[in-house]
Amino acid sequence: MLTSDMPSEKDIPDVTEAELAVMERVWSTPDVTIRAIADELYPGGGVAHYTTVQKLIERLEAKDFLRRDNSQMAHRFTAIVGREELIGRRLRAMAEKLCGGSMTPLLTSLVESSKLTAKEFDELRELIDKVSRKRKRS
Amino acid sequence: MLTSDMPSEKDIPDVTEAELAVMERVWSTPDVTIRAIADELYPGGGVAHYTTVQKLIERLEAKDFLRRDNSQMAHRFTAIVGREELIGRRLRAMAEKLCGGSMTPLLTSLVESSKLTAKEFDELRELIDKVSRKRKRS
DNA sequence: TGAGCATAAGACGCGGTGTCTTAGGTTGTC
DNA sequence: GACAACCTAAGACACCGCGTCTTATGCTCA
Repeated sequence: MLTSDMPSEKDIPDVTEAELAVMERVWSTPDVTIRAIADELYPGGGVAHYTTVQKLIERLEAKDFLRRDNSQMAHRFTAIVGREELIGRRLRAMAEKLCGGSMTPLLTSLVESSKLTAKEFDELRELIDKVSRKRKRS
Repeated sequence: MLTSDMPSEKDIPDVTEAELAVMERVWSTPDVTIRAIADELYPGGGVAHYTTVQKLIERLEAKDFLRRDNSQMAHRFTAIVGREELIGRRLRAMAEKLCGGSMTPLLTSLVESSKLTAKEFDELRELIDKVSRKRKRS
C-alpha cells in the first residue's frame, strides 16, 4: 500500500544495471551486434553469457530503448534513447519522488547540502549565466 | 557479473519507496512517534500496519537515517539525513552510474529543463555565491 | 551432412522489499 | 491484583524484479 505506482512515473521506462551496461555498448558502437557486446562484457564467455545479453537486448527493445535491424542474419542494434535522454528521465523521476515534480529543488538542494566541489560550483555558475543569457534573448 | 557493486556507491545508503514515505513524516513532524506515522499512512489500520511502520523505522535507524529517543515508552524519532542530503546522495549516485562520476551532464540537464524564471535564476546565483563564499572561509 | 553461430522462448534462483505473526514488557484503570 | 490497551522486539513470509541459464530451432558454409 505504501508503494504508489502512479502512471506518471510508471509509464516512463528505465533500465536496470545490466541493461545499462548493454546500452553503454550500443551507445559507443554503431550498429553493434550481440556477439560484440557479449565478447566485451563477458570475455571468453560461453553460450549462457551470450543469451544473457540477448535477453537483455530483448527487454530493451520491448521498452523502446533500441531498434533492431534484422536485414542480416546477425542482427544489428541502434540506440533510440540516448544517454542525455536517460539522464533527463531519471532526473524527472527523482523530482517526482522527492520534490513533488519540480526540478528546481534538486538544484537548490544540491547547492545547499554542499555536495558540490569548488570546481563544480564554478561550472554551475557558468552554466546558469549562459542559460539565463540565452533565455533572455528569446 | 554485470552488476557492479563498487564500494563507492554501495556504502552510501539510500531509502526504499516505503521508507521514503516514512521519512516524509519524520521530516515534517518533530519528535514523531510510530503511532502517528502509522495512523497517517494507514488510516484505520490494525496491528500489522503498525508493525510494518515499526520495521521500516528499524531499517532506517540501522542506516542512520534517523535517531531514536527512547526516554519515554513510546519512542520519538528525529531525522538525521534531511531531504537535501538525500537528494545530493541520489544525484551523486546517478552521476556515478551514468556519467563516470561527473556531475556536469546532470547539472546541464537540470538547469536547462528546470524552467527557471529570471528571478529564480538570480536567486540561485545568489545562493551559489553565498555558499561558495562560506566555503572559502573554512 | 555436420559443425558453428545465430535467434527465440521459457524457466530458474536469489535477493530486496513490504507485510504480517508472534511473544513479551509497561502503563493505566477497575 | 487482574485485565485491557498500548508499546517494543524479532523473526518469518510472499511476492517480484532481475540476472542467468537451458533448450529448441534455423541459417550458412566447408
